[in-house]
Amino acid sequence: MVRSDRKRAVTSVDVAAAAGVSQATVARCFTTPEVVAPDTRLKIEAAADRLGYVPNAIARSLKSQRTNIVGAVVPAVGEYWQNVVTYFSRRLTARGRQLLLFSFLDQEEVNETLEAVMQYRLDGLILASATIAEAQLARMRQTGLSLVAFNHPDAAGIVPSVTVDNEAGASELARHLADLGCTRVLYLGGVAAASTDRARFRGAARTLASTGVRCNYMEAGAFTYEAGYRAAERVGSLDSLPDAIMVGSDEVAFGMLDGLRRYGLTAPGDVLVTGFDGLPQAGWAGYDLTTLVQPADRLAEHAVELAAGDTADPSDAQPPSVVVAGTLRRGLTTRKGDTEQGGPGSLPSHNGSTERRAGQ
Amino acid sequence: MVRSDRKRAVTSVDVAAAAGVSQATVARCFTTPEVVAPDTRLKIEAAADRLGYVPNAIARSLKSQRTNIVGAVVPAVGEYWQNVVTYFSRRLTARGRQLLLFSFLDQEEVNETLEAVMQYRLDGLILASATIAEAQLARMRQTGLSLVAFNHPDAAGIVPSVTVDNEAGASELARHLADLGCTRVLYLGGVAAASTDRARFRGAARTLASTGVRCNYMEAGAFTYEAGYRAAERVGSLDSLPDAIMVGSDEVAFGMLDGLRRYGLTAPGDVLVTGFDGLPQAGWAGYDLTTLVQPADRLAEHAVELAAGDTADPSDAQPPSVVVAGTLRRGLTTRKGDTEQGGPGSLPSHNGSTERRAGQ
DNA sequence: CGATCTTATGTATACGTATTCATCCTTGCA
DNA sequence: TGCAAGGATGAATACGTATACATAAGATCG
Repeated sequence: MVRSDRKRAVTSVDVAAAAGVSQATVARCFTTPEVVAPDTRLKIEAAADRLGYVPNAIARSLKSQRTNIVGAVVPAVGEYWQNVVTYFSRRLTARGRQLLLFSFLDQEEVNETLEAVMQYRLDGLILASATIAEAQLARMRQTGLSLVAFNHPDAAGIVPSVTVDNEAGASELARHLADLGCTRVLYLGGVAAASTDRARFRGAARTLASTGVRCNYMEAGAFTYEAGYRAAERVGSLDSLPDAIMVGSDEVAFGMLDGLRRYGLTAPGDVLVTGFDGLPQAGWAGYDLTTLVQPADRLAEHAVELAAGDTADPSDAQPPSVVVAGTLRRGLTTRKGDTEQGGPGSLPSHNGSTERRAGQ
Repeated sequence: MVRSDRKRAVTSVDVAAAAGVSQATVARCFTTPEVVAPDTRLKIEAAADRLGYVPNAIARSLKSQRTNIVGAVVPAVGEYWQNVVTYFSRRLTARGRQLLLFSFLDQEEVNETLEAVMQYRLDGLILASATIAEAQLARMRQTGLSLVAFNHPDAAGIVPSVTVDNEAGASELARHLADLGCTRVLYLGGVAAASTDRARFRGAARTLASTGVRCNYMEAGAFTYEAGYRAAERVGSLDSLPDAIMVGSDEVAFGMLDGLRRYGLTAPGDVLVTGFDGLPQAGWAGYDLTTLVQPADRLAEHAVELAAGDTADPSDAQPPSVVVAGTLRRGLTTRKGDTEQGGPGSLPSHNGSTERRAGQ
């Protein structure tokens, strides 16, 4: 048997030969079809089809200096980020772009990874919640790729940035609690060093202070369920329970709710609880959490626009900084009057929005 | 001011000139450093550093015919898939590969997307739960990229495949229920047309039948929380409640648990409930679901190995088909003896495994 | 000490496409 | 009829790198 295994790939030259035209015309036929004569186009398309020709995006990118690929550097864990990645992917696909994804566990991985990323000459790069050395940032901008900081308020001013209005969102939650008559509020942050965490606490403390309410800060140690669950122990052993616990993220809030139950404490009966992010699970009847919903799709759209938009002008003096407002979701966990969760007949959720979802 | 904005990118030729060597030696210095003399290497590295040289992976790929990029086509929604994507990313990064991600909502998008994907000459492609036309599959294999079907048992035999042992897993869950004395079991599938769904039901029904237990099938309509929540209505309006409900996926099971609560029904008091997948949330105290844990990291590792492994031999007569066994997680939802969920002092979870998690 | 082998480097080319420039043909208009 | 303008196509080149081949200089060995 002849070893014809390694059949050379079909190129535009082959198609040109088969169609009786030049390679240049074949190339035009796939990039700017309007400049090639209709009958010629048909001939070429027929030949391409017959030979099974697939344009080579690598070669195209090399020549045109555009890869049509946008990268995203995203934390490897956390429900919130998994959500956001999905939106990135969808938005980019809608624009005919591809998504190169990097998950990182530790910040140190980021810098290594970035070295590898830079070799791919991406059109844009979305940095989600990652701390990059400023020197490296500068180096990256020089290469002409458009950087976007996602959910990393600190980066605004240095790099184009997209983020939800953390401070205003926390403020809105705080006002909601104040309206319900809370006078002693505990803020449970994830990681105090995170800029989002600080912004949220700032918004909460400011608004509460303006109504004469004191707001203490406690750190969970991570933005995870487990951290919230463990933090509940510390809350449970406090001398006196606060009226409300504002938690810095939904996932931590879930852990807090479950953790509190170990001590026989439930929301909203014994203490009010709020979250932040607006994860899909916040709408699940099991939690039905009051939270600030981040418009994840809109945030992703903005990030993609900045990273892959055709208005690429990296020489902008003022890096555009997009801040989008979130919306308050009033759930069971701050509903005064109810005492016990999940009683028979208590109709939760029905959050109205009809979400399309695909099969597994 | 001089418009020196568009500074040409620095190439290996520039580095060669600066270091006083040929371009070929610079290239060798970055691909096979061991063949270049130590002092020469130092000169080159110094020059590259000084000029800020970054190798161009696009050009490299064009010449070497390897992109070092592996693609993954994954459903856009579902907690399970978001999890799996994270593992793909991590495993690939560990191997020095990049991940090109495609999320799809509808199966139709897949075929369009695939056209675009094929242009990028990926080294491998992981098809997660997507139904591809066989003709297209064949065309894709011809191009020399290694395809892997992930969690799509039907594809085994046609394409290298990686999947959890759905049938054995469901069987194990069924035996667990039988051991607890269940005699009337309802199986709530997601989408009856899905091959995973059928395999799981088959495993459950077979094992239950062998112990003389009848197992009815009900379809939720989607692998989503909402579908499970709505299915609970149908369960609640049954003439008589089954002893146990085997749900085809954790996410659907969460919806079922929350939905049942509307009717004052809880697990394990009124009915036992099991899931499938082993999502992180199954371990959360709020649900503490009995389920079959898919070894997602191991599955991802196998998929990556097949898609990006250096043992690329696409001419294999027998496409390797990896089936990995899951492990049973016994949660509160099948714990006989307990009547009410979340009572004070009931210590849930403690699932032992110490998971590392990063900050937000 | 010359012949052979090894090692390090330079030369030249190819990867597959986009694009500039030139060329040819068609058409419109005076 | 002649000439300019426009439209379609071909020829040639460049994108930045990897690699086969050739070559020069040491190293090894009889």
